[in-house]
Amino acid sequence: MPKKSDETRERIIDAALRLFRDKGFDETTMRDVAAEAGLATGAAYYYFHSKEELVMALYARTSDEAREIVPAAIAKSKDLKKRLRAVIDAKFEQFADHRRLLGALVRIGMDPKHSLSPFAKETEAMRLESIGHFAEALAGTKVPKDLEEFLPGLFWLYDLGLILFWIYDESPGQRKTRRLTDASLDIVVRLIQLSTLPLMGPLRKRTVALLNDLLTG
Amino acid sequence: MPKKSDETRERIIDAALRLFRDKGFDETTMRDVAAEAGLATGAAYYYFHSKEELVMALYARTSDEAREIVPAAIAKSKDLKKRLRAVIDAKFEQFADHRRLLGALVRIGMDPKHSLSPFAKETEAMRLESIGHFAEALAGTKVPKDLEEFLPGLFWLYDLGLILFWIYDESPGQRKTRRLTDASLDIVVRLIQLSTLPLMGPLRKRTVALLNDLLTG
DNA sequence: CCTTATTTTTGAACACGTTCAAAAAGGAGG
DNA sequence: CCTCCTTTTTGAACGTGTTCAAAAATAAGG
Repeated sequence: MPKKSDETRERIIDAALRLFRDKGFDETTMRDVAAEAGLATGAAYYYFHSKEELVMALYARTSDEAREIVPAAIAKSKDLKKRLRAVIDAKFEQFADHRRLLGALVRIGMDPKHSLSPFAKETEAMRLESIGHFAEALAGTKVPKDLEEFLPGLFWLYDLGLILFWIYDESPGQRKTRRLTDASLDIVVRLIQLSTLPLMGPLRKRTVALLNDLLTG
Repeated sequence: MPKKSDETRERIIDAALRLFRDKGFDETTMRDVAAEAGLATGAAYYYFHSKEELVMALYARTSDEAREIVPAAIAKSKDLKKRLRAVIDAKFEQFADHRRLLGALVRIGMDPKHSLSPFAKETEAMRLESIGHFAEALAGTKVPKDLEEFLPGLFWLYDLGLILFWIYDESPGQRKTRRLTDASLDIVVRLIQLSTLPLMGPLRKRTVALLNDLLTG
């Protein structure tokens, strides 16, 4: 029994994403979106509080999709780098059709107070799920105990950085992002391996202390 | 011979910064700014192309100021960490009164195509000057040859990250940012020292290769 | 069915960034 | 002082995100 209102909601999202993709976010007006969905201007605001929230609807959709796709992709390999790569690539592929659109989220996305920020309370569920994917990719890898609890979150942050780079990467086929991902992931994985060496002890301790400090208070 | 129009320009900037500081960026309208400067609404647009450009005017002012302040602050010590800290602290102090205001720049600041982005062609002069300050702080420090040319730019990026954190840091007196700066700078400096070890050779080579790759093509 | 409460839809109105044609002010040359 | 040109100022108008009171559609109870 799909409620009528849910249908309308979906119709608005579809209309919006279609227009955003074809004309761009800034060039699409809320009047356009409502008209495309066969509604009056104000109707869209009954379902979404803002224009950006329509972009967040896309984000939420991909989050649902990821729940199915990502675990399977991770399980294909036992190699850490490949497992992490699977998580990262899944996101890229999901957003591929809407790369530029995400720029609209970036505009507000830095402010943790804003409800649509990736750091906001309101987006915590999606955030934890993404972090969980990285935790799953890391499962079974030998890692210094004290660093262990922070790694999934750090990888999530790292992925966020890659996506940010990607959004503004205008090289053909975004091949710069591909190269950045390849090389940086290699470096990061090596760093983790090196971090077990006694020589790295002090550095690791300081890093862990900093993370603890920032996250607790 | 201060031209009349230059005076008006300054009057508008002063009015804007005063209002931005007292009421906030979003809460201040261009009509407010023009009125405060004793002008009609449209006049401000004769001098500035957008509301954000007024914030950039602040940025430009501090950039001029930094040219005087920073070199002196650096020269006070021969210790790398202290020298870097001087550059970083100078920026924090300069922006102290307008911390929240910079959030307005962040909203557009990620898009390298946008003329007000820290990565844009239009802001290259200011960017190179900031990078130069870090180069000066690094002068005289023993550093792996292949890494040398990239370090100033990397520190500039690192500083940008600290400032981003600071903008949204609502802890009392922004003490979290203080702690992040202390600890992360310590870590970074240690990393640079460690990077000379033979063990770190491969890691360093890969990092340098990545940077070369991204910057050239 | 009719009445009443709830959900959904409407379209006008508002605020604000921005644009622009026209007016005013300023300046240079005579 | 007048003329012509440039710089500056004006304020109305436009577009767009958003709000809101009122209307319409829907649901619930009798």
